[in-house]
Amino acid sequence: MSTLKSKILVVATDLFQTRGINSTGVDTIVAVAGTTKMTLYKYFVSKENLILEVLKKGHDDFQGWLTEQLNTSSKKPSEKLLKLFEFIEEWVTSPNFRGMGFIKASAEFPNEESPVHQLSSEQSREFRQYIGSLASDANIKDAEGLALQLSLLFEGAVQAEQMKRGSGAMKYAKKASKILIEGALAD
Amino acid sequence: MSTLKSKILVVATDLFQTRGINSTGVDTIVAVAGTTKMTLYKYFVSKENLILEVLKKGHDDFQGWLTEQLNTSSKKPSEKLLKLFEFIEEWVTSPNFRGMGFIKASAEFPNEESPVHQLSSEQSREFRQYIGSLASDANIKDAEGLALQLSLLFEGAVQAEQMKRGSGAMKYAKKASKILIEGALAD
DNA sequence: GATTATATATACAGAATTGTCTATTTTAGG
DNA sequence: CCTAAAATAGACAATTCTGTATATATAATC
Repeated sequence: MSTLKSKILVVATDLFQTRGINSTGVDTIVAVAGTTKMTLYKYFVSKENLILEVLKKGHDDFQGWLTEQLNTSSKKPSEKLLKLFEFIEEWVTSPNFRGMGFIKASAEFPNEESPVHQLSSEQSREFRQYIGSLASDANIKDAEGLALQLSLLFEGAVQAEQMKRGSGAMKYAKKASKILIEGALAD
Repeated sequence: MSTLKSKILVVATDLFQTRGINSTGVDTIVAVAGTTKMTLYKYFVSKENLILEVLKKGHDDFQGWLTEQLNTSSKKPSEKLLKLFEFIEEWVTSPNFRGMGFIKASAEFPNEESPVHQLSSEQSREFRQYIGSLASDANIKDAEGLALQLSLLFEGAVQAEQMKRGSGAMKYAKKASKILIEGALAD
């Protein structure tokens, strides 16, 4: 991938998160990225296309990072599950955390027919499915139910942290996840 | 309050939720409300002012409704707490549910200095405090902690339902809340 | 060094945005 | 009925938005 394209993606990701997607014009993006609109429209056919690529990259980066952390941390499925929120906390409390792309995007594009909304919705589902596979590997009976509960905690905590940095929400989300996971393991 | 002002508030609430705040122009609002811009700007000094009033009304309506439901349903604090998510589910799954104002608003106005963001943040805090007072009345030791956990579940479930109607998230949020509340009561 | 792809600079069309101004019409109250 | 307030109609300024066109400059490649 061209370094300019990559630069535009990085800058757009940051601006979308800190100023909002609809409030960020392509003029601002190219100015901060140190390039021009002609170049942006060479790599992205439209602003919507740029938004979609930003979302994809953000999600892939996060999923890739999380999967690797969990895989290297433990082999035992139930332990992976219990460590899930440890890593999520690390991610959320890191200084360069700016929020979860698909959560904000779905709020800015509420129309279910919008491609941006659809991608957000799909990413949310993918994340839940990943947790579900962890729960399934740990032989939890209602793996999908637990996955949904944990993803609610996750999305709620991210939402809380987006609303107020340093809210400490993750600490309690972690505790809650432990209670829910241990309960499900005992079933 | 003038019926026209009220009508504008109702229409704006709906449009903001279904199309997004920044994507909804005042022209659209007045057209749907069947009035004119002059009238809108007579009652609201600016679009931002309208957004703030929409948020206030939405929050007051919800809080008022929830408080009344809980007060008439039960006198015992611990039972109130346990019924909390029953009513929230009722609210979320009602056909005219369009999402929680402050959740979407905080996503569209991520800048912490924005008045809209600040109001959203405050409303989120108020809601959590209300749950905290219920937990406190039920003699729960770490009432604030439980309140935070329950509000995470709440915000996560609303987020999930905003992303995909009929997700069934509330059903599992309710189960999770029961586990967390009973655990906290036993402490 | 000449050629070719890549990026820049800049202007601009066309639409949409918020907010205002003036003039007219409708509605209510005495 | 007549007056005063409330609402409408519609144009319009000023800005901002996405996306494009054209011409110039910078790199890299043969």
